[in-house]
Amino acid sequence: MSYYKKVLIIFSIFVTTIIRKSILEKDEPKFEKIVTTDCVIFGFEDGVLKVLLIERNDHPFEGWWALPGFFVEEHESIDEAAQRILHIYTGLKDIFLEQFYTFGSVNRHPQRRIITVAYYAMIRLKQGRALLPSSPDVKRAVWCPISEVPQLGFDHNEIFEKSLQKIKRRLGYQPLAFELLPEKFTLSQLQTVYEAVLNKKLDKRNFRKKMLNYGILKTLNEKQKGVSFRAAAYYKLDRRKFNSLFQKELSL
Amino acid sequence: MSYYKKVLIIFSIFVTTIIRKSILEKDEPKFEKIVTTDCVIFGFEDGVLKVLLIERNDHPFEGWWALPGFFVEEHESIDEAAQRILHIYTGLKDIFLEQFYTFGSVNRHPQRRIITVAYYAMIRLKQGRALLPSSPDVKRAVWCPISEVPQLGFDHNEIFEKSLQKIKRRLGYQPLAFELLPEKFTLSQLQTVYEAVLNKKLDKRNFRKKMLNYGILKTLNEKQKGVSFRAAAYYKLDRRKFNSLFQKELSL
DNA sequence: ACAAAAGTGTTCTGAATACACCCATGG
DNA sequence: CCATGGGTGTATTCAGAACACTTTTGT
Repeated sequence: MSYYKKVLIIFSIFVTTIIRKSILEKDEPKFEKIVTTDCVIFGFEDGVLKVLLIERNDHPFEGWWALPGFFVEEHESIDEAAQRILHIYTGLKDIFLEQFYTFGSVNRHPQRRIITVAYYAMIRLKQGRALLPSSPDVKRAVWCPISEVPQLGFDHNEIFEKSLQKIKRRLGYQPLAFELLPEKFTLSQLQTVYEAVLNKKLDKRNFRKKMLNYGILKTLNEKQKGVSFRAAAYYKLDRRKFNSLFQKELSL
Repeated sequence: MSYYKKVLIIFSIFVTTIIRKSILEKDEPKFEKIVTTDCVIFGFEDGVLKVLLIERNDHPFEGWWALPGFFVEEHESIDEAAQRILHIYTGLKDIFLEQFYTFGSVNRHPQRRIITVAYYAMIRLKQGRALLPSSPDVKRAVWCPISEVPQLGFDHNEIFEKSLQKIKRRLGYQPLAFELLPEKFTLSQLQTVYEAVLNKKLDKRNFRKKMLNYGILKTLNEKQKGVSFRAAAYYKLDRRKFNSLFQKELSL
């Protein structure tokens, strides 16, 4: 048998394998790199509601600000992917996180068709905790006051606006502001959160009346210290009562 | 040059092309067949709220009942895909349609990873309009009373339940029941829709007071005919006033 | 006349709003 | 003693809930 003939036979086998594989791959679409989740992560600091933004270090939109997001991997649910993103950027786990909308315009991503499932999250900001981007795609991450959000990459401004609308409405029928505060907090702090989210002043007496009437706050025998005015009482959330009142609705 | 050598050279070119193509394809994920939309289509008939179900004619879940749904194509937005599904099954266009949740558990589809963006829709049922499945995947389509929904394929029972919760809540702050009724309707019909969605009896006087107070109904100088009891007045929705009152909220 | 649904008002309660002054603390 | 935010009560308004009888129409 000639040398070329042998090579040809081996080659044929190789080619057949490749063709078979390419046909199989056509029949079996790959999930990877089609769906992302983007997270609008809210935090509360210095009396201002802030959102976590990242500066992109990769195409497309290199150098632009954007919401943190990654591809959903094949082995994880979308919720898990969102929790993963939160962990990467904040180091926190088991965070308050809710899916609120899926964005799927044809041209929302400049390179190819990608749809994104958007979540909002609320976390307790620890003073001094640095936000270190644990991803090479990212130059840095910052907490940006919601009134100062710049132009963002992709359709992320639209996503951010929609998340704001959603939490505003949500706050109307369900007190979820506790997620932004430390374990113990004063009623004034709570009110400041509400005012930051709703973007309007509230009446102190009415606010306190309403909150205390829910019956979901426990008064602590502890007061502020070191303030140059009357010390405020600390409260904490009574999770049991909160759940029995509102948990059913969380799924709605 | 030998025959085998010539063939080998041609073969080499062929192989190189295939390999290059397969590498390119790896770099460029295909959007197709990864994302579906499922629609919970509500209709109102004989005083009962109904949902459109299809009997599947294809694997997986052949012979099972399910919600109508298809893959999102690369060239269309998710909203457009949902409108397309509605058109296929009902022959209607520009329908009231809202995205409400995206379901993405890893194993929700038995064969491979598929996520689905779920919508609910409300349509006016025309008496006698046949629902002809325009798709070979489907044996038949029926309007099923929401209290008699059987076990469905995939996670469609979960999707259906969530859609019900959503429209119940929505009805609380926004009258969207008109979408289910004909152009002109009586207040009793409207009340029946509310009772069907909320699954509870409402007080007639309070209901009428509330609806008329919205100021979004126009009284018509026309009454029911051929009924063996006092004829009811017909009303129609004042779209202009409805929009100015509620349209802003639709996007929330 | 009767069956069947249309149409109509008042009362009560609870929640949201508006509004102004004294209290406690640190400097 | 003063600056600063903490803490408190009452009156009003509005929406939602409860509740029963008369009217109209076809048979």
